Amino acid sequence: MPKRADLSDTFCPVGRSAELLGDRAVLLILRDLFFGRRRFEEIAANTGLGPQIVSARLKLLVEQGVIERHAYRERPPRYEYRLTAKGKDLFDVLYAMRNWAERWAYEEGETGSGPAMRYTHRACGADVGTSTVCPGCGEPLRYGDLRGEPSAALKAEQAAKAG
Amino acid sequence: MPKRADLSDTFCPVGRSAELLGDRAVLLILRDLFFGRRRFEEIAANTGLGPQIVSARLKLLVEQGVIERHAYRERPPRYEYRLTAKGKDLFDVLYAMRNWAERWAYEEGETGSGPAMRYTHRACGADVGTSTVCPGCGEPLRYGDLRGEPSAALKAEQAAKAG
DNA sequence: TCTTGTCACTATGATTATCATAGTTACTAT
DNA sequence: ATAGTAACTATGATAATCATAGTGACAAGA
Repeated sequence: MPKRADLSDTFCPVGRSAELLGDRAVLLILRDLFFGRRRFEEIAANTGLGPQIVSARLKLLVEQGVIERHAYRERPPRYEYRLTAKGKDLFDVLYAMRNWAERWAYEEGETGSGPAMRYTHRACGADVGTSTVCPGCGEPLRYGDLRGEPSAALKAEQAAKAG
Repeated sequence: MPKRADLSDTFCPVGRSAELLGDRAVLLILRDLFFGRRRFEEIAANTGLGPQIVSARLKLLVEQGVIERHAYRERPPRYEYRLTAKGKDLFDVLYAMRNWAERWAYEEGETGSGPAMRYTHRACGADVGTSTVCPGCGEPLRYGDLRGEPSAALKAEQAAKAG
């Protein structure tokens, strides 16, 4: 295919976001970063992406200021990747994607009785379901406010990938 | 490249969403549908996508139950595309993308003085800024609650594309 | 009637991103 | 000396993408 279209100069904000987020690999890597995975091999294993794609996307995300590369050991040099403020602010997007999928992307009973991933509000303990505002205390939900508990099926899948 | 990886059977909800949304063309088409553009040529012109991609993605979105194809004229046969409930429920995702871009994806003053796209809450008239809950009345923002006004720059860009 | 125009697409060909797999570098540990 | 760990880079086959041109079915004007 020819070089993919450049959307970084459009004035439409959804277009600008799509330039970065309209890419499966980017979304999967961001998901992993939000889940606390910071290392190359860990991300590659869990996403199932090949190392050259992980490499290319991490480089892109660093360029875009969404993540930062930190040396966590000097010899031999080893690096990990952390979300910046700009990256953490993508929480709403990923959380909205999660909410939509929980509502529409599973067959009845596919994940057992509950959601694929259950979130509770740290502040008040309420199960937030798939809402953007806590049904318990009414607060808008933000990065860090939630505690996630994967369903048995999801837990098993992740364990299998971590090998 | 080999066939792109299939994420539709993962138990991770972000993965399932990424299967559909991790694609620039899909995001741009959805954006246009949310803006009220329903016709093939209109969408092709505004997104800048080639007709075969528009065609393929509209077919995919119909298959996924996100949009519906309606004949709006019999002879000659002409069709338009409308968001279903499942499609309209993607509003939060696109709106979160817009919010993030407004906060991070523009240079200082690039869009004039305000945002690239200004939204006001129909119910109370308040400018919602980039929040998920109306700063005027406190209500969570949902599909249909907002009135959008593009900046001069965005308006000009869209007019140029409509040609 | 002949030509032009509209609109929703389909067809073709060159280009390039993607995946799978294997290899590299630079160490540490046994 | 050999094996292991971790962060990558290199290679090659394949398929998705873009640009462009073309099609079919009709309407409207000259």
